[in-house]
Amino acid sequence: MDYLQGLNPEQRAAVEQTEGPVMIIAGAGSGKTRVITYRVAHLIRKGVDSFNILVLTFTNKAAREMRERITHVVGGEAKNIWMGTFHSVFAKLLRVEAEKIGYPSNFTIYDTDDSKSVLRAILKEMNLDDKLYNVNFVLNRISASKNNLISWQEYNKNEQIQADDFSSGRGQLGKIYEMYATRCYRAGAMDFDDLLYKTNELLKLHPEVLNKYQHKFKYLMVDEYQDTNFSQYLIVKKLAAVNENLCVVGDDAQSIYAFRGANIQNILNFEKDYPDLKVFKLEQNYRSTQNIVNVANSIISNNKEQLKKNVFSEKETGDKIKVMRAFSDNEEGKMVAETIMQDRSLKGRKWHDFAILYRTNAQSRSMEEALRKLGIPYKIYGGLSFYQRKEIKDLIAYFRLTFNPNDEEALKRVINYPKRGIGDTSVDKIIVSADQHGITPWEVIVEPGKYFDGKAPSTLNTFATMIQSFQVLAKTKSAYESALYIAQHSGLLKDLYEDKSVEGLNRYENIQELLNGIKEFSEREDIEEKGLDVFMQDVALLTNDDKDKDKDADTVSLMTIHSSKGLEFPQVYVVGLEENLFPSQMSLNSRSDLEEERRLFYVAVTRAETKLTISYATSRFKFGTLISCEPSRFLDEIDAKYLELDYSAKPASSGNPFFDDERKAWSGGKQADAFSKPKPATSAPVKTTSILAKAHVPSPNFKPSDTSNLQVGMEVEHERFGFGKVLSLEGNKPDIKATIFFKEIGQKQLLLKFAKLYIINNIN
DNA sequence: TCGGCCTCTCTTTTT
DNA sequence: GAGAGGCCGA
Repeated sequence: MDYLQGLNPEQRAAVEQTEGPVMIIAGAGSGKTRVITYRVAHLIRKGVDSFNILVLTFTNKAAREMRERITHVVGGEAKNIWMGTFHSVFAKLLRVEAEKIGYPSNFTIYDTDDSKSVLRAILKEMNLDDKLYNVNFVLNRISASKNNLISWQEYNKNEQIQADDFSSGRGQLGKIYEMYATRCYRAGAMDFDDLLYKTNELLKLHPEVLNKYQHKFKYLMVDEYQDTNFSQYLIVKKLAAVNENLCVVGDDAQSIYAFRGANIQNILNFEKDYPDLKVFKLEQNYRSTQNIVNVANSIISNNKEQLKKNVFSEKETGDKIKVMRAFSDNEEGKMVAETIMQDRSLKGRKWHDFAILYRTNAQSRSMEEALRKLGIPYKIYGGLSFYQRKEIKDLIAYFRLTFNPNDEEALKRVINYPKRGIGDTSVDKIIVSADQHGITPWEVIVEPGKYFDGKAPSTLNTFATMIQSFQVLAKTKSAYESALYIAQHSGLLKDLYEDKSVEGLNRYENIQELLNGIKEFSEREDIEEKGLDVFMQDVALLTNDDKDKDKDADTVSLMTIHSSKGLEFPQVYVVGLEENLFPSQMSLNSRSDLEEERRLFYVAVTRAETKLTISYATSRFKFGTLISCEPSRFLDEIDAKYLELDYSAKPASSGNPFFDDERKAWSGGKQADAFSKPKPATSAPVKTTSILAKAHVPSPNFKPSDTSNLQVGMEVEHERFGFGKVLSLEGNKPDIKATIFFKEIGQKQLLLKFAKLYIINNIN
C-alpha cells in the first residue's frame, strides 16, 4: 500500500476511513482528487468488489481522469467501477429499468434545445404570450420543480405555487408543465432533469429495484457534493441507506451551481443526516503560492454563509497579483495576449501553462482576436459543443428517429431536411391529426392515407419507408456502417457536399469527424455491443471535452470560470472584473446570488499556481453596443497589499484616445483599406446599432477640462455622448461618479477619473 | 412550399 | 454581432 505514503496525515485518515458516513471538506488545491482516487483504490485493495462501488462525479472528464488514475494503482479492476456523472450513471440505470416506469429502454434524451422547442410549440398551441411566458423562464420553472421532485400534478395542487403563478399573471404554468411532461412521455423522451427525477420515481415506486441497487452499490462516493440538488441528494441518500458507506467530498466555498438547483444546504446539513459521521478537513493548499491563497481567503471572507476552515499554503510567497486596466475589451485582450507572450519567453513557459478565464462565453471573442493577431495558439473549452452544431444535431436526429420514431423533436428536425416537400403546413397537419387520434406523429406518417388526401401521403410514405429501412439496417450492421448509410441515404451528406461555401465545407468536415468518431467506436475491442443504438445511448450527455483528441497540444486555454473548476494552471488570467459582468447583473438583487458570484471569483483565483493576473476594461461591447464599465466591487474586497496595479495602458496615440479599436471594428476594419472593393450600390445600408453610428462629433476645439471642481448644474460636452448637464455627483475622490443627462442619448453615469468632459459654462 | 429579408433577443454560468 | 424565428412575395 505504498500509495498511502505520499499523503499527509489528514488525507491518509480520510482514505483509510472506508466504512460509515464520511464527509471530506476539501479546500481548493488540497489534493481532493488524490484522496478520492486513493480511497477507491484502497477499497479495492482491501478486497471490496469493484462492481460494488459507485462514484459520482460532476463531469465526464473528472470521471475519466479518475478512472485512469485508479487503473494506475489497481489495474484492470478499475473498469468495473460504476463511475460517471449523475446524469450518465442514472441514464444507464434507467435504460435497464425504464420499462418499469413506462418508458422504452431506448428512450431519447432531450437536450436543452429540444426542451425549448417542445415548449415553444406548446406556448403556440395554447396561444400564450411568449414574452410573459418566456421560454427560458418556463423551462427554468419546470426544471426547478423537477429538481425539487414536484410533479406536475403536485404543482397544480399546491396552493402556494398556484397563488404565486396567478399573482404574477402566469396562471398557465402548471398547465404548460403538464403538457410538457405529457409530450415528452409520448415521445419516449426524458430531459436532463428527468434523468434524476425519473430515477427517484423508479426508486420510490419499485422498492425491489431500490433494494437491488442498495445491495449492489455497497460503497458510494460523491465528488463536488456542494453542487448537488435535492433530487440528486435524495437518490444518494436512498441508495446509501442500507450500508451507509457514503463518502461525500466537497467545498462549500466552491459551490457555483445554485442557479441550476444545487443546494449548498446538502453539504451544510450532512451532519444532521448522519450524526455519527466522520469529518475530515483538507486545508493545506498544495497548488498555489501564499499570495494567491491569501487573496482567495480574503475574497471568500466577505461571504456570510460558510463552513469554517483555514486554507493555507506552505509554498513560496510568490508574486503579487497583478491588476491590469484596459480602456476597451479589445485592448484588454491585447494586454493579456502581450503579457502571455512576454512571460512565455521570459520565464520559459509553454503555452499550455496559461489559462484565460472569463465570466461569460461572449467574452472569448476579444481574447481570441488578440491571441490570433499575435499568432498564439489557443483552445476554447466549453462554448458551443461539437454535438450542438446544427449539422451534427441533424444527423443525430436521424439516428434518434431510427431507434425511437416517436421522438417528435427529431422528427420535426429532419422531416423536411434535406428538403423533400414536407413543409410546415404538412407538419402542423400531422401533429394536429396525431393529437386528434391520440397517437404519435410517427403513427400518422406510417399510414398517411388514413388521415390525408392529395399528394401528401405519397411524400410521407417515402419518408417513412426511408426511416424504416434505416431501422432494419441498424439491427444488423455496425454503428459505423449504419451511420454512414443513414448519412448518405437521408441526403444529408449530399446536401452538405453541394454547399461549397467556407461554412458548408466546415459542416461537411464536422460530419466526417462524427462519422470517424463512430468508426472508432465500432472498432473498439472493449465493448461487445457495437450497434449504433449503443453509441447513441449517451450522446446527448457528451460535451466538447469528451471528444478531444489533441488534448496534449501546446495551447493557451480559454474557458468560463464554471468550466475551469477542478483544473489548475501555472499562470491564470481572470478577465472582465467589472460591475454587471462579474458580478453578473443578474446576481445583484440578492445576497445569496452575490455570494455565489463571489465563490465563483474564489474558484477563478484558486486555479492559479504561481501567477495570477486580473484585468478589467472601462468600456466594452455588449449586444453590439458600446457601454462604459466600472471596476468590479470584488477588486475592492481584496486587501491592497497583495495587489500590484498596472495602469500603464495608454490610450492609443491618435486623436480619438479611447475608441480606436472599436471604431475599426465598427467599420469592419476597412476604413484605411484603399483596395477594398466598393459595396455595390444596391447593397442594403450598413446596419448601425452601435452607439458610434450616431456618435456625437466633438466641437473642433474640444479638449477635456479639469473636472476636479465639477459641480451639479454645470453644462458639459462629452467627446462621444455630446452635450449634457450634470444632475448629481456622488462618491469620494478619486472615484467620483457623475450622473449627467445628455441631450442625445439620455442619462448616463460616468466616473470622472475616466470621463473626458469639456466644461462649457461654469455656473460659478 | 420556399427563400430572402427583417426583426428580435440574447448574456450568466451547464449536465 | 449572431442566430433564430417571423413575415412576405414568388
